Amino acid sequence: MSGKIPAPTSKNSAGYDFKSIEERWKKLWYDNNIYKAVDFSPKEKKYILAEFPYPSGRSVHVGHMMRYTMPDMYSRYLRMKGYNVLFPMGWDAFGLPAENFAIKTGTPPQEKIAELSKQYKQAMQDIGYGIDWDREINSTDPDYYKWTQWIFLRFYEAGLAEMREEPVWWSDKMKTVLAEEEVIKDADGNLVAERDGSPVRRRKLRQWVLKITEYADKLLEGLQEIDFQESIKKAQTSWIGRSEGAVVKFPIWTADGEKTDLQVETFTTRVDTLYGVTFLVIAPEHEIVENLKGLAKNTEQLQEYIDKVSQKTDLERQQNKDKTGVRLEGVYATSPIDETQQIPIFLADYVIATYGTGMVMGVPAHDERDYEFADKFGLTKPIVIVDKDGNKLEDLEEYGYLTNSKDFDGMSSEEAKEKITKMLEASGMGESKVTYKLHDWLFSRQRYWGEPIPLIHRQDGTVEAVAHTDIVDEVEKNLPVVLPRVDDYKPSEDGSSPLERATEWVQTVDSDGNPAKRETNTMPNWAGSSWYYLRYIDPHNDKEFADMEKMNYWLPVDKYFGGAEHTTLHLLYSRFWHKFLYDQGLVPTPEPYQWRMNGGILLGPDGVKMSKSRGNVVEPQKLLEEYGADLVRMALVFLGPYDGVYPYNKNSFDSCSRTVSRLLDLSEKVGNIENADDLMREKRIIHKALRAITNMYENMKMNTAVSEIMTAVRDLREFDTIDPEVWSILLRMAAPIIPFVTEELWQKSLGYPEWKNENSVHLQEWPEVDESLLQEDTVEIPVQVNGKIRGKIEIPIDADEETVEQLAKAEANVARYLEGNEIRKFIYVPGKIVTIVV
RNA sequence: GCCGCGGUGGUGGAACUGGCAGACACGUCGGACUUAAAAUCCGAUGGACGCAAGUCCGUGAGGGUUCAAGUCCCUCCCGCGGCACCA
Repeated sequence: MSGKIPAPTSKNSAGYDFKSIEERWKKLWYDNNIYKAVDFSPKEKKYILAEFPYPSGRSVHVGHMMRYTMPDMYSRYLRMKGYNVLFPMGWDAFGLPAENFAIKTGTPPQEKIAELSKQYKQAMQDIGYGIDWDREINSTDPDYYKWTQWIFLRFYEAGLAEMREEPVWWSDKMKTVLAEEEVIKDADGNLVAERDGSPVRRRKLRQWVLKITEYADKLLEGLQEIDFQESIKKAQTSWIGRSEGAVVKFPIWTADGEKTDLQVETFTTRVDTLYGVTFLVIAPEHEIVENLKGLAKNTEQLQEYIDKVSQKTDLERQQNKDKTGVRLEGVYATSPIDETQQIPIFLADYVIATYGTGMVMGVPAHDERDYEFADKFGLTKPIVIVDKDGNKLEDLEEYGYLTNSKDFDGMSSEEAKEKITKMLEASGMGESKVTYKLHDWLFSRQRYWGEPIPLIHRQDGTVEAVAHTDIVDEVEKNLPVVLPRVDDYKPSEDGSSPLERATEWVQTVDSDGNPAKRETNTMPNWAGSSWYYLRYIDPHNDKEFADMEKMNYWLPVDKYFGGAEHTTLHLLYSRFWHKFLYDQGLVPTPEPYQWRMNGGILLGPDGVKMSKSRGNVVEPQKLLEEYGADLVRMALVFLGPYDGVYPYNKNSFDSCSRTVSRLLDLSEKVGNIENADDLMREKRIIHKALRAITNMYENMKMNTAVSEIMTAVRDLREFDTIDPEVWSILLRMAAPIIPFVTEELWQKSLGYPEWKNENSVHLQEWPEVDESLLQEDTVEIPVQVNGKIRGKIEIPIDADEETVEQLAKAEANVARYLEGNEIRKFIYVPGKIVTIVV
């Protein structure tokens, strides 16, 4: 070969022409839609869902492949297992990348998305995903977002969508508002937008919110019914942040001893510590401060503090947790249970305006923060909770028994909570209450590329829906509210939407025929993805978002795969939408997803997160070019478990190449075996592998499934002839992982007949394990003496304990350790192990 | 600080309900084929001692339960993810 230039070839490292093989079968599979999901099939259904991608960039990246390949293999397995499988795909295409591209180039996002989604679909077909493309959806298609808008109107009609003027997170770079969940802390601790890392600040704007807080309890309770990873349940639970407590009101008095109408309304989870209150704290941003600061004698000083706090960045506030505050001089409060007791009031920024009531009762002896504050301001710290012997508690926030609490002395914290709350309720000075950390969902964006919010602003300042969702004619006529084409996609400096400039579109008429203006804000990126799994069920329905009978058949989603970053965003939002729709009688199940697993991350070859700037990005297109789809699929899942975080490693490709190449060698040897012994051994090999691999597919452990294939192929190599039935099992069990090569070999074994769907290896029945072949007559088990393995014995599989004991004692090395000792205990775990204690 | 997940050979990772730790690979070493190399094939490969049979040690550290612990319990260390002055 020296000196010769090799002829151009599309052979890969496994030595076969993958391109022609892949082209041939790909075309037949998708032209004939062999992966069709059949509505109402008598077969049992399985709905396998992987989060639909946002088509940005040129094509799928390796992260997508990590996310979709395993679920594809799993659904292929289920299909062969005899299930009616729905494994759909679509495009979550509203949002910033297409819009930014539009701003830069003037290309309408509609066109860009059409182009990109085509490329993505092509790439997914190239990789060989078993998707029913008749159910492809696109969240930016008006036929799709018509129903996103329709559902929004349901929320609106139910009073769960509301317009509010409120301080919101704003990104100057993106010129849009962001939901609480979309703001994160970067490496330096600065608050930034999750999407692009741009800095954010608070700004007051008129915004639409969806009242997800009204579903807080339902979202929490629902978690108990579904199989999500524990980490996901915990994350959602702490995000919702439910805490039970009580509101306690403290009347406010002026310096002259006059009682005002104002009250410091605190929220506490420790109402049992009420007798330990020595001060009250109000968040400086709280609106009541406007009314209060005038009453105090130190108005100026208070204002100074308020100003200082408002200038503090959130970063400073988080980093510097030293307690600061100012007392409202002259003003004081009294205890709701004892008006003779005067309590000072402070403004302090350790209290958060947006949580609870924005005011707290300071109980320095039993709350760490209050303790620090009291320390700083020289306040007393009366102990009101002690242990049952009346001693001081080690942990100051622990529960115990009351002391210094008048009638309640000696009562347990739990009991006192109840009794004190009752007493407060009786006097109208308090009540039990539940609060949440969860905020309502900020649902409007000042951007072009999103679903228009289907509302109209009337001349009188009121708002109306473009259609009543229960009147079919209105819905038909008025939905969707289609995004108008505009010339300029740039957001406006003043925080209004670019749609504001589409004046013709904005002008409309209300239901009375009077001129009105359309709402120009659009929905956030999360809207379309909050219900897309419903649309896959009935993607072409133009009368409803999905047919109830079909939903009844397919729901809930059996397995849902996606990214960990969606735990408190998409996964919570869509559960909220679903629960709302359920309450409206529009979907048949209380939860959308029965089971969820978050995917891991593939790091660069250097073990660091892939990034363009680091130059450690693995390009799937290049991998496909070099190795072909089968090897890429196999090698990627062989790297490690689905939810793991590990580096890309070329080794995996080398070993998978070798295995596929050996598989091809085996295919040359298929024929009838004369030697009955060999046949039996082959059968044993394949059924043992089959049993293992079935279990691994079942548990979605594709990395070990690959190793089973490797082992089976290796073990079969020693035979000159491979039995056709053994071969058939091998191909079928490898088919979900390497669909192209196995199809090629399967069709070859059939003599390449004319294509028929039912001849595809992917629609064959999953082979049954023949357990009788795997029954061994004897088994080798270890013998322990005092916990250490001292020998191994061969025993008949059904040997009784006595026989085993004889054999064990007879083993030479074991005997050495038994010599001169009395056997105190003999344990035989059948078929597993023998333990002797001396 | 709180919550969750994890820590296993030189490396990626296996190990179902406690029952032979290190499957399957990569790498390394040795061998076969070759003029040579690549590819391919065969063998060895946790550490220590030993010619060997075998012995001792070994799943982040320390304790415990058990005939038996990577797996269960307690304390601690480290890494990753989430939350964080949330009353």
